[in-house]
Amino acid sequence: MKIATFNVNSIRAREELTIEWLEKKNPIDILCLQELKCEETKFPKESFERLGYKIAVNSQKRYNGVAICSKRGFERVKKIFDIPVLDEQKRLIEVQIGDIIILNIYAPHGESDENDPKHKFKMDFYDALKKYVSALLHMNERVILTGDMNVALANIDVYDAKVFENRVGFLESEKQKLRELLKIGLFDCFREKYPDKKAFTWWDYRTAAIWRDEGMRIDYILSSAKLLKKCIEINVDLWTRRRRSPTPSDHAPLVAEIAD
DNA sequence: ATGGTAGACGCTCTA
Repeated sequence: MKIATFNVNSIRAREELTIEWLEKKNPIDILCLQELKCEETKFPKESFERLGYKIAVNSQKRYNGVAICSKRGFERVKKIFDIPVLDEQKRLIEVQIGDIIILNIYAPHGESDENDPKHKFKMDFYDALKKYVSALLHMNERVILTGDMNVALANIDVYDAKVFENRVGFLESEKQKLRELLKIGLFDCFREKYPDKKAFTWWDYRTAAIWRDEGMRIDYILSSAKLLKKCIEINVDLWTRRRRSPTPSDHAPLVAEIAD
């Protein structure tokens, strides 16, 4: 089973590119999308349905928005988590596919200024997420958490640790929150598989950073211990990113193969 | 010198 996570930076702007990518690749069974930037009703469902996907969307106008597209169907779609900081914006969606729980997340971006309310929102979001996922892991042995976590964990996860010092996504407080999430029983599949490999999932548009590979690894496929053992391969796919036309997202998809 | 691009929306915010 192939599972991918992709921050598309507007599904409407990236519909053509995403569909072309899906057609070109060996079948992606489960595609987790973030930053749809459109209302639920405006998600181009038909294009994905034509490729055999069933779609679950939790989204809002202009900002945020997540979706899960599955060739294997799904049940138990969850969009409301009854935790105010997680429900305030459309950043989470969960489904069950067979005996696996998939939780797809677009974590808040935050700000480099730790006094900014957006930083607090990010910290609170992570605290609430840890609490929720902790309970989820107690009830299920097979959990996959995918998405844009907006945090790079270590020096190897940014092109230059000096450059990223005190920058959003690389603050000590942010790394701490993501590490805490991993401590409750989630594993960073990419880093577990490739302890020394440098591979990024996001490059700044503004500096055309993709052409110098000056990026950050902020998108993840995290799994419970049981599923980590079944992770056969995991890699960043640059096909949608290293191009000028059609305009790419600032992120690239991360794709994992999990043994059935 | 506090830049630069991209997207949605509508005269600006978010990333």
